[in-house]
Amino acid sequence: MSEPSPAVARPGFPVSRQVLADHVYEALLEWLMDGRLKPGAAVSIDGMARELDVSPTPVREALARLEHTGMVRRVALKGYRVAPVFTREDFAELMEARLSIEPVNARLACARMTPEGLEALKQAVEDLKTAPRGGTFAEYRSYLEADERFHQLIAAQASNQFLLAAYNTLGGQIQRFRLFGGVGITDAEQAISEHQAVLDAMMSGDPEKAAQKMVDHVEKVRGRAIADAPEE
Amino acid sequence: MSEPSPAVARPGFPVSRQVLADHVYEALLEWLMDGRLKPGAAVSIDGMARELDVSPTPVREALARLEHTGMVRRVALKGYRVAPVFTREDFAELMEARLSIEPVNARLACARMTPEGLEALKQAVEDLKTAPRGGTFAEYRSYLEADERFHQLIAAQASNQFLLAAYNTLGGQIQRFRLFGGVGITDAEQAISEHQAVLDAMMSGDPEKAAQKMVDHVEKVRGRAIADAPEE
DNA sequence: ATGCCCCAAATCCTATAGGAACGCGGGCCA
DNA sequence: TGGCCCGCGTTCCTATAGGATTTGGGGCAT
Repeated sequence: MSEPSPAVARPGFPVSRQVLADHVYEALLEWLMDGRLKPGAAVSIDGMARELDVSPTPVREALARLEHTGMVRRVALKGYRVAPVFTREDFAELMEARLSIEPVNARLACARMTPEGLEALKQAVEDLKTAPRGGTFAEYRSYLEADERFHQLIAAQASNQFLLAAYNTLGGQIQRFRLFGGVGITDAEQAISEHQAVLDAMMSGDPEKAAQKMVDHVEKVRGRAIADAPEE
Repeated sequence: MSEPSPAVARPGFPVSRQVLADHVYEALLEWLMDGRLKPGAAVSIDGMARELDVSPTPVREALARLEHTGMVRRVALKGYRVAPVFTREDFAELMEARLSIEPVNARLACARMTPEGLEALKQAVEDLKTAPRGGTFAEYRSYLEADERFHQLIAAQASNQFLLAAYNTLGGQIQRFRLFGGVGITDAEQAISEHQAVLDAMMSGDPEKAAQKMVDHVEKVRGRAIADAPEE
């Protein structure tokens, strides 16, 4: 609004020309994750356009992509809304889906592990251990990112583009639940040791053991979340 | 181009106002399935807009959604292209993914089957048996639709929105492979009996048996496709 | 007081215009 | 004859404008 050329690409940047829609996508994703866009809230197209200081067209494209991830929902010709809060049933379904997919990924990833992949997994677990775990979002954000990265890496190491795509349809929801369903990080020590167990199984080269440890982890996550019982 | 109001909604239609982007999405999907848009071909945005007699904006939105299904790919700022033909490795990965997901769906669907769902499954198998199976696409199209519907119904009956979403990321690819990877319908009799076996297991109410029959089916599909060995 | 109607603001949706970059072919020069 | 440069067309990308519809509120009649 105030600046004369707000949407112009920064001249000094290397190659990331254009991609205005991509930037909008990233911004909306971050706002969704931050909680700045709360579940159930309306996401007006040109409202977001004004806020981000771009025209509605890139916003429309970004929302069309975002819709397919389940983060926002489109209501015919009434606009977009942020997906509602997870119910207890939603959570149960999500964990059931994770139990169906992630152990398979772990088994395959273990069998097809590369040195680079293993190194990245070690780094993710290390980041989990060293990440700050304060009470505000900004503080435990890196913890959540390391958590998500660990599972994402396993899915990638399974070397199956379709399983990776299938996992990614869950990944965003998992991340979203971590933010809105949970109450901060209350189980870091246990979660870290479970992740470590999965990693150990990976390093030992036993796919069945890796799968079993992953089952353990997801089931215990489910148990702890039900114990916390955030809301309904 | 020639008509004065080309994009106007047909006045007599019941309620399907707007949704121009949805129509574009359906049209592009159909063209992709028909083979009118061949793998590897470029999909120009305003080319499609001219062809469909709409403005580029709805085409852009439809392509953004389509990208997330894997049917088309976006190359930064070079436009969209139809996804390349399946390689043998792609096929192996797709079948591996199906083997990871579909038996789980079958097990859950069996346990949670509703009378309506069972009726729909019976109808799908019936459609499979009665569908024409000629050599042209138009002739075996209804056969393919019934096949896809059978698997889709099982995923839906599993009553897990996330597993359904995960399956749907595969469903389009499966359908696409049926068209471009195969050579018409050469295994109808065997495929029908395998589907019937899954259905029988569902009706008997034995989830483990249903899952096993689904494993059988997918593995045999894989075996027959490898035997056909379309190309590389 | 309550219900109905009309108007206005906001919103979605599509079309059109213009700016920038990439690819390609022809012409020019060594 | 071969290589280089330049101009043209195509395409993507964003902004702006206008038409159509829904939503909310105020005023009026009963």
